[in-house]
Amino acid sequence: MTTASTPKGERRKHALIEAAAALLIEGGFDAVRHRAVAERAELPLASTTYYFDSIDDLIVEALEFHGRAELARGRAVLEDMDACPKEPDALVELVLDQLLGPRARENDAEAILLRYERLVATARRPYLRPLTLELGADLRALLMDTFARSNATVDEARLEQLIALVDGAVVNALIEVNPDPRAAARRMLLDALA
Amino acid sequence: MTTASTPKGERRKHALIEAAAALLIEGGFDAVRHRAVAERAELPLASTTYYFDSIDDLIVEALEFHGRAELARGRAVLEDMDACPKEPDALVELVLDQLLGPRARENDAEAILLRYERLVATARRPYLRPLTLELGADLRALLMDTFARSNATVDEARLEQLIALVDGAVVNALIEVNPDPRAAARRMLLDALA
Amino acid sequence: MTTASTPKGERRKHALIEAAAALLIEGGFDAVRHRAVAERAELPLASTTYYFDSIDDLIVEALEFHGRAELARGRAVLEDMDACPKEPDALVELVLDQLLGPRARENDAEAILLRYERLVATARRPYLRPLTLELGADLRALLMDTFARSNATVDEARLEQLIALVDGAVVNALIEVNPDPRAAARRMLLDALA
Amino acid sequence: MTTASTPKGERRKHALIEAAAALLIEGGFDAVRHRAVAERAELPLASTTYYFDSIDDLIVEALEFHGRAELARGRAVLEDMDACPKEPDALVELVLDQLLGPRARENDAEAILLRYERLVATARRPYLRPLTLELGADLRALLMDTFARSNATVDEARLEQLIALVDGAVVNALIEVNPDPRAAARRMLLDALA
DNA sequence: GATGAATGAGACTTCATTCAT
DNA sequence: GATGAATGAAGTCTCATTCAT
Repeated sequence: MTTASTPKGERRKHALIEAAAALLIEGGFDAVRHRAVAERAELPLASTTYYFDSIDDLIVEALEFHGRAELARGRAVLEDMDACPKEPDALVELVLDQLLGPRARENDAEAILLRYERLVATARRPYLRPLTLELGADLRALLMDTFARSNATVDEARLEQLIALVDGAVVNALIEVNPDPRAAARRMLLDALA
Repeated sequence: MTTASTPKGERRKHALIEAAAALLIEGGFDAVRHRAVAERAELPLASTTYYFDSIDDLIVEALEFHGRAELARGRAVLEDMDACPKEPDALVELVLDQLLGPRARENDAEAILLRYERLVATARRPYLRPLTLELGADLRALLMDTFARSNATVDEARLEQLIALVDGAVVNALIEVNPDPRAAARRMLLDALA
Repeated sequence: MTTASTPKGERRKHALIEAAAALLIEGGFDAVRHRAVAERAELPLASTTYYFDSIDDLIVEALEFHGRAELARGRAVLEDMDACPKEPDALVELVLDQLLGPRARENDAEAILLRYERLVATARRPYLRPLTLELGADLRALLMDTFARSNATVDEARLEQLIALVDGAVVNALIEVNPDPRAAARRMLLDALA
Repeated sequence: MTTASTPKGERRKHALIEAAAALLIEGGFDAVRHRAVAERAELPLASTTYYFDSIDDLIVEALEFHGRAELARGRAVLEDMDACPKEPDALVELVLDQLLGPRARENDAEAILLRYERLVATARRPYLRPLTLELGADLRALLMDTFARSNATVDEARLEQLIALVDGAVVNALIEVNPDPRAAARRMLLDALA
């Protein structure tokens, strides 16, 4: 293992992960290069190969960091509520927060994109599968919890349907000139939950 | 000019496009390199820059070739039918043929993947947008035709919903160990059309 | 010989030469490429190798065309005059017209540059020597004529001195941000002829 | 960082600069290629891009190295003298040493050429301007010093005149079959200083 | 005579990774 | 433990020139 165990090592490794995640959001997988990550983290170039076995390893960790952070944000939105919304409109916004990230509220297509790039990339990169499956499971658990608290009757099949609706809407919205994937997904969900 | 005009030139250019499309299917965007395309087409390396202004130009043409071929195959399936299916089961298979390609019948995840890679890639590569929008419009027209012939009442909003359902199901199925995206999409469609 | 002898051939060859000369002025030696010349002349790419043995051959002919045209312009200025200037100021302008080209009057550094690029390039390219020597001799003859008509006593050595003064001034002026080589040369000449 | 900081790194970087300078002298700007420089320095090809941001950057550094070395040689000639020459003949040789380099004594046109190639090249390559202006200023300072020590009364305008005389003579001498630019410049200077 | 087609050679540059210190 | 230095492999692209038609 080349993994650091000192507090300082942990801190630097994390700085690299955050830098990689930022690059991932801004430029996709192709933007994650040793040099770019090191420069963004203001750390030496070689630190990127010192703390990570390969560039793919770094990408995986950055994706995990980003994915868990999004999940945490989604969960936080839920926990911060006094009572769970019972009317469709508010429930839909909550579910969108959890599926696309609360940051997607201000129509930030970039913030949404990475989830779909990860999903599609996993098809060709088996080493992404464990992470993508786990994040998917966690997301589903969160959504189930959300629906339960909102007194909405949603079983697993229904959940998959709602997720498919959102993901399909987003993937098709992403190609527009001024994409508003959240609006597209909202329409689908409102219709389905009506 | 870098465009071929003689029959032989056309043939060579097309050989390069086919080679690039094959690489696209097998290895995604990253697999399309001048060298790889030329070797696969058994043509000189420089022919790739002679017939195409840039590697991105070649990718676009390969994507267009693949997309139109898929569309043609989907349309062919429709035209080859004596009568359009009226029962949901058969109609669903037909729609899946058109959305995922008839080749996807034998659970060939690779053949399905490229459509989603193209969709997601378009978000970061504006030069793909015209093609992706056009292929999307053609696909929608084909599906509308199909539903009409099957006496199914499907307006535009409903069509978008069905497409989202399929695309979302596929994108989420693609990450499994033994992915069967067509089965996942089938389930969604059957449920929705029931 | 691949030289054309038909009128049409002559015309096309000349169009290529003019195109090459224009590129030479605009971008220097490096700007003269087969493709660039052909496109500028609106002629087929292969016509550049058909009418010229090599790119260097084309450059030589373009330089000759440009050099002779400049000389002709310089001579024309002289011939167009009713009487030759006797006062230094006007004489200097006339000499500058002949050494730098009348077009250099409006401080067009680009129009002046090519003469010096040719001079310096000749040091490394022996095939340019005959042309450069010949153009130099013609220029000197023209200047001698000019001084004679102006009743200025200028022998060969004195002429070389005046030419050196101008060329040296220009070469050193060319590197400024807003070069005004003609002004620099004018100063030198006025001083020397005073 | 692409800049070397260790002694060994400095040494390698310098070896590349020297190799590039040698190529510059032997073959001009066009001779400076990554491959040629690396081979001449007996270093790996990639070292040329490791130590320099671009080939132009390498050219600039090589020109600077060469220009400063010439200046240093010119200054050394001055400092090595017991007393500064008072008679024109010796003074002219000294000035020629400083303008053309002492190596130009043995009629080595190649050693002189680069200064004029740099001057003329600067007209089309703005990134050379800072260097060319600086070397020009240093050269003028050195010449002023030289004239002062020789008790010759030379103000700025007069200095420019003498420089122009030399540079113009050289540029016109360079095109001869057996060029002797130093002799041509000498004649001009002797005449002017007489 | 003309030219569209074609290509070998080589240019510049990027990058993941290795390794000595 | 850390990292500056280094490089082999490979990428994209340009271009003068050849040649079959």
